[in-house]
Amino acid sequence: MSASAAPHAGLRIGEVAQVVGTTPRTIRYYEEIGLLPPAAEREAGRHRLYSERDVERLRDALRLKELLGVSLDELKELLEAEGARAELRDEWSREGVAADRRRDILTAALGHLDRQLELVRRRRREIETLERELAARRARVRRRMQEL
Amino acid sequence: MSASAAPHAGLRIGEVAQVVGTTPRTIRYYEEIGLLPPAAEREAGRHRLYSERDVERLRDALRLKELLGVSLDELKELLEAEGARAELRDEWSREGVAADRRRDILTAALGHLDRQLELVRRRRREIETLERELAARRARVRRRMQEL
DNA sequence: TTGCTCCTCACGTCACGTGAGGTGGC
DNA sequence: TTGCTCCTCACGTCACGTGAGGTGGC
Repeated sequence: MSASAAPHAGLRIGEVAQVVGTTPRTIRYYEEIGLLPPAAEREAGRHRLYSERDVERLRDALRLKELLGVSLDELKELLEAEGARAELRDEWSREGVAADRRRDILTAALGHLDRQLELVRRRRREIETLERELAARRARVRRRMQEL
Repeated sequence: MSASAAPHAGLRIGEVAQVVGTTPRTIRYYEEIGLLPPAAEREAGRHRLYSERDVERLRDALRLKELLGVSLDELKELLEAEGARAELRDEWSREGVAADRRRDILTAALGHLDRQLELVRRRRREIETLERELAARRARVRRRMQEL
């Protein structure tokens, strides 16, 4: 009888690609250009293995890229800020961090989130404008149908 | 003294590119692959000239492409439906169109608008979800700052 | 006539897609 | 051992960017 799901060694690239909705080629390409860290150590030619955290990071990255329509260079910058934020989070959770240092960490995190939020909000407003225009045209067509 | 702005012959490709926020190369490329109609007649080597209507169509096309993140093939399909709708509008405004024909025209227009609206709404919801997640993270960071 | 923008090739680039040929792990 | 997925080149493609060299209209 199998033990209750041993903490599995890691996901293979094909599985990762499927769950995040992309292709292995894309994941390898992102690693190649340094957008993603090189998935764990491995000897040349061996399979890449990914953790659940890797999957989450990739999913977030792809979502930002798709929804904001940024280039991989721009995406890289966004992710690097994200990485810096993760490091700060690690430092945060350690013991003996002075209060003013903690304030600095939070301030940096806030700045980063604000920048991302601004990009996202701008996009949302653009989409909303388009949606309103289409809805208005739809309403005009419907009105004409009533008038028949 | 110059007359009050004679109905100018047309806009050149550089002007068009600037007002819609793209490049001449992109406009020529779209014409080359048949995404846009070949801007008015002209002998080979002569300047392309665009009307205000051309500008509007291009602006709409670029906005759909950017905000929906579709490929040029997908965009082409959306625009062809748009073109069919324009033809129907022309037929609509002519005299002596039977009432049931008019109803068909409006029904087709409605279907086209509904398809576009569905794409746009899905995108808006995705963006809104991302925005809420980011806003929630921001709120947590702010709360921690208060607690210091 | 002088600038400026335009023109048409045509090669370069970004972000992958797609085999080719071969090795690795349930 | 048999499949399957994985691996690394490496060339192809999509959507343009970027000169090169030349012509056209205020």
